[in-house]
Amino acid sequence: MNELSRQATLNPIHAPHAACSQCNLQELCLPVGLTTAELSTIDHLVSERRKVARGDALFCSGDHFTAIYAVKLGFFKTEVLSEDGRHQVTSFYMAGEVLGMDGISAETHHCDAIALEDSEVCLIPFNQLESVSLKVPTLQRHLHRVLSREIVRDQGMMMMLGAMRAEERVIAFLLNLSQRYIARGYAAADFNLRMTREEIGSYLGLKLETVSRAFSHLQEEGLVQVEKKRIRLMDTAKLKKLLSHDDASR
Amino acid sequence: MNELSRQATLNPIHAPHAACSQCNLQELCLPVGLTTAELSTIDHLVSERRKVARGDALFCSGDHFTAIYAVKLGFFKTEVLSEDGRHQVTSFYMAGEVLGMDGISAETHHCDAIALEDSEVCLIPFNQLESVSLKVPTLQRHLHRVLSREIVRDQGMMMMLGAMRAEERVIAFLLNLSQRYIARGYAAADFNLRMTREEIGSYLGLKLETVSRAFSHLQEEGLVQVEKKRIRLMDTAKLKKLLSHDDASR
DNA sequence: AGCGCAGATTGATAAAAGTCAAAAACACTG
DNA sequence: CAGTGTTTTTGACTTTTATCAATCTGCGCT
Repeated sequence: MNELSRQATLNPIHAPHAACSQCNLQELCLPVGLTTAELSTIDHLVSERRKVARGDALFCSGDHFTAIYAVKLGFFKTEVLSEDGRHQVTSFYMAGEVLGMDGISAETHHCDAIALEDSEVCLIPFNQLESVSLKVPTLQRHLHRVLSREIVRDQGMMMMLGAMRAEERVIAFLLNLSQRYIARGYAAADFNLRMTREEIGSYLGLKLETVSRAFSHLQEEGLVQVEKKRIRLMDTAKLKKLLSHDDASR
Repeated sequence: MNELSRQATLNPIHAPHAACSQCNLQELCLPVGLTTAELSTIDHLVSERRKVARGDALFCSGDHFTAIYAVKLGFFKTEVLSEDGRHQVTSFYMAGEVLGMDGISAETHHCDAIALEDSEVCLIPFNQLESVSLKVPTLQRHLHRVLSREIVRDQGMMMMLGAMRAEERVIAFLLNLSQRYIARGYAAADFNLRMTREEIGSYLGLKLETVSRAFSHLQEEGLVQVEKKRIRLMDTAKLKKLLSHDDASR
């Protein structure tokens, strides 16, 4: 499938170096809620931006871990692969989200991060982040929160994979995307998917056909409009209800 | 099911206060690989031990987060519950493992932690841990590793839930337990399960009957001996092979 | 000791999702 | 702008797992 994805050719962007203190993603990204003074400390930390072309890898499983990355622009997926050929999409990341934290534990990445569209990330060298954290307690705390948020998120995901049926997973996926678009100030109910049905399926533990059928069915019910990658949620309330009180048996 | 589980009646153990520097779980727990000097700093940090009786909760979803916990003795499960009745076991923790880190992000726990046998934990107040981390960079680094390890672990779990069939999940579960017992110096291939079939099923995204059938089938194949809660792995190599190169389709 | 009950096993059957296949829609390339 | 390969949809059929139900086991309790 994606075996073409070569390592991103290094593309540092030197010129404007848009500082964290100027960035409109501030309140979604690592430096949530720092004071102006603290922010300027971070400006030195986030030294480099990097472009990643669609299909290219930001990092690969086995790569030595040196930095975490804040998505400035674009869209990523991460996938893990076990010794055998099996692989699974574990997350999608959009602008303002931070990825690469799986690498901290063993100083080696445990998944591949692939750009699903031409993207740009801010590179945060982890050693430096740790040393600055020692001097800026607020930053340390934020780092811990970001790490913990990832844990909570993964647990929600496990819940979904273990306890929901196919159509529910698809609904949960769409509502989650919608939520995240809202946080970025985009339309809540009308967006374009950046990933294929196969990638959605992999993420949700389903086959692409099952995802497709779920979309078709939700459309028949008038709950969403699906037109290839364009998704419109027609009745968010009802969708939420389908999620929350469906038979609760499993 | 477990609605009986009341909050653990607080049971601080004041008397001997076995220090981290004396603890035989050191190299499994938070302070992995600290120097003697650093260890003694931590001895002050881990101020309190607490007993949790079988069936009691160490913490509950919604509880205010104040500390993370190192299991000194015993066995825990954590489970998340969504708004509707659905709940799912997200992890099991044995001696030397650290739990509660889900609470950092929002200063509120997102799951229940229930003791599966009479247990004892070391309580590590998180505020203090953070301040000491500011002074002991090695500790900061370890904390980050522990957090990241949890992320990696969860991703492996997502992989399992999304990409493996029932019997494979059960095999992976048993091999994982075995691994962890080895790390603690116990017999690799002969152990007692601390949880019910239902809890295993919940963890693996399966029904208890399916777990039971998987056990029976593996026994027929001569790969494991199952006698209620007693498990003996008869052919670890073959079990591993079943995991690794099974059809790899999904 | 005997009772009651939670936990486990097993079987028969139903439901959900996967597999295989074909065709349509689309996107990218030369 | 034609042509090729990828992505999506849909249908028919199979496999896997859940569901329902009956029975068995062993443990804790009085």
